[in-house]
Amino acid sequence: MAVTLKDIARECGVSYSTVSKALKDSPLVTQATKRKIKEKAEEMNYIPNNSARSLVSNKSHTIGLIWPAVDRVAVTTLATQVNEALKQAGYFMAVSIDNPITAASKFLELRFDGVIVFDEGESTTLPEKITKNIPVIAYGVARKLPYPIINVHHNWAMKQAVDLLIEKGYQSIDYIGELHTKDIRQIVKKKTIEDYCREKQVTYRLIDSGGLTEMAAKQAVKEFLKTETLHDGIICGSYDITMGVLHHMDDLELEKTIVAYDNIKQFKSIETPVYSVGVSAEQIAESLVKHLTKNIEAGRKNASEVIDLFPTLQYHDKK
Amino acid sequence: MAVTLKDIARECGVSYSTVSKALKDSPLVTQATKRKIKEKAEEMNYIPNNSARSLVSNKSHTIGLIWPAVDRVAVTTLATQVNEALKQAGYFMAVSIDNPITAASKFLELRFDGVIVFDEGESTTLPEKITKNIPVIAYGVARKLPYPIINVHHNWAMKQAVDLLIEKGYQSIDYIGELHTKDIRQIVKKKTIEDYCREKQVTYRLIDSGGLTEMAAKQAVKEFLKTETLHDGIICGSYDITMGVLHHMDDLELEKTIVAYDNIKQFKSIETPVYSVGVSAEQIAESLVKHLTKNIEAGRKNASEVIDLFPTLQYHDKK
DNA sequence: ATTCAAAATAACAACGTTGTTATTTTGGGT
DNA sequence: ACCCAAAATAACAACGTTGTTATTTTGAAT
Repeated sequence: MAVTLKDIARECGVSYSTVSKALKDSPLVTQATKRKIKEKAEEMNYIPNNSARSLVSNKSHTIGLIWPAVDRVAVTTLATQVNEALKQAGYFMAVSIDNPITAASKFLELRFDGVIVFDEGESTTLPEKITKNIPVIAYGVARKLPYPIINVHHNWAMKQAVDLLIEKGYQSIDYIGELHTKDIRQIVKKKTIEDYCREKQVTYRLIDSGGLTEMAAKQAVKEFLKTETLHDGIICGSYDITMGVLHHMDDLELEKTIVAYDNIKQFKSIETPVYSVGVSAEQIAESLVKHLTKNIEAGRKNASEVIDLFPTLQYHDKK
Repeated sequence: MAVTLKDIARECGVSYSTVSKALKDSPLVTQATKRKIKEKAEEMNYIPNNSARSLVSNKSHTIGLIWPAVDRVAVTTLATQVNEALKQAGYFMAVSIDNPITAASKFLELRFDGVIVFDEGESTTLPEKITKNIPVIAYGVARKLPYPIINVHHNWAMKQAVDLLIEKGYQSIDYIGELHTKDIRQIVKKKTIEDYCREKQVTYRLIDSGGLTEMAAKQAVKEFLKTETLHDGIICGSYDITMGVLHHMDDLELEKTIVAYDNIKQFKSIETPVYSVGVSAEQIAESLVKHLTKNIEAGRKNASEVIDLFPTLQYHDKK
């Protein structure tokens, strides 16, 4: 059905190997015939057959992204950035929202060049049977895996936040974040606050935002304020939580300092001045793609490795 | 590098064509050898090469989903349902969040069996150059395209809502939804309310929710209530808007009737009794997959066609 | 005009499958 | 023991490419 090299060859009165060379601009073909062939190919709407190419070259120029929890809004931006970074590196990104083993197996059958996993913990671990056969890189929270994982150092981020508040002279800190969750990122943040504040001998309180949405945080803070009052040094677990908290702040309360975890451009448009610590989606994407493509090109086997990404502290003030 | 049929054949001392047949349970191979071959294949961790298969069979058993606006949370559930429905039908779903033309072109090169497009209007139209070569189906709002599109009949849904309120005896209706937007779904809903209320000689007001989120709606209604009061017959543009509106309702206000657009399971857990009109993601997914696979199997050319899905009205009362 | 190297093009094998055709093996009937 | 059909297996062509090798064409030097 589809147009092949042979069809073009017949039309142009040349051999199909010449067409193959012409279309990839080989110096072995004369300019004149190249032009003729390219024109004909365009005219006939030739679409290269990746299966055939892949069969001989062992390359598909396609990377599979395993993203079983599409609904996690937080990583949507990351997915977009990864797509861009991969395109830049000459790869096409195909996403599967299926369960990780099914997805990876199919990627293997399709002979994709590599796999990126949005790691959600145990349930997303890929078996060695698979990872022995294709370069893999994960994005998640540091843990031992038979392939590399990119880890945003939440621990370090929270320490930065605490240090900043201490430096500013606050002796009591309020952490507002999701406390009851299985999401390991949230657990790490909470745990770090506890441990580090104790270490630095700063008093702290953990306030449950009851979720990661603006609505939930707003509601939670409202309840909290009924009986108590917030300290002046505040750490928020995420951008959305920050927004929820800000609903209860008057412009007057300028003596308060808010440090939020995250690194997204939305901070730029907040009216109230805030600090943020986090790694941007762009940096994460770049790191993922860099490491993966490096391994693909080197034909190197997957190896256990945790690659830490260190958050940067920023101050946002619209004035 | 990877294990091939020939490797297995060598190990088993048979020809590779026998291995091929054995692995697909052909009756042409004796039970004993089949077992031996299958065991060996398992042991050697054989992974079929889809490129080779696709080359000879012209089938990849893979469908591409073009989903350029991943962040649109509303369709996330739909994507999950489509994935399930496709799996049921024997296909693997690969998503691209790239721009539609790039995505479709690559799907074509990869020789996928079909394409589903989450249609967002003009910007997502695929050119005939592409659609002549692969079965396509879109999901979006009714419009003329060179391939079929599944349309949820928002128009009909809103009429149902208005009719219900009229039947209940209300003479004035408030519609709370996104009024200033380019999202054609929202525009259709608003327009229908206007036209149909006028036709039925019912007075109505359009209240701008200022967005599709719960927060926005809550805020908007709060503003509105400062100067005016809501009528007893209320139509909400979506589930989230409904949630925003409900924040301002006391359990006392039982004489009010709310009809919300949408069809998602979350309605089941709302405390206040509400009506909903909408088509469930499951139904949409089923319809998309049914039409697409039908066309794939029939080897039929894409044709311009609008397939309407009619919303169902439901009453939700936790008691 | 003839020769010969260089340039251009053609031919071919290979990639890993599938499905068809050809060959070998098996064992029941004599 | 021998023949023959049926059953089992092997061989092979084809799918659409790429890269290597073989052949033809070109045109400059004689």
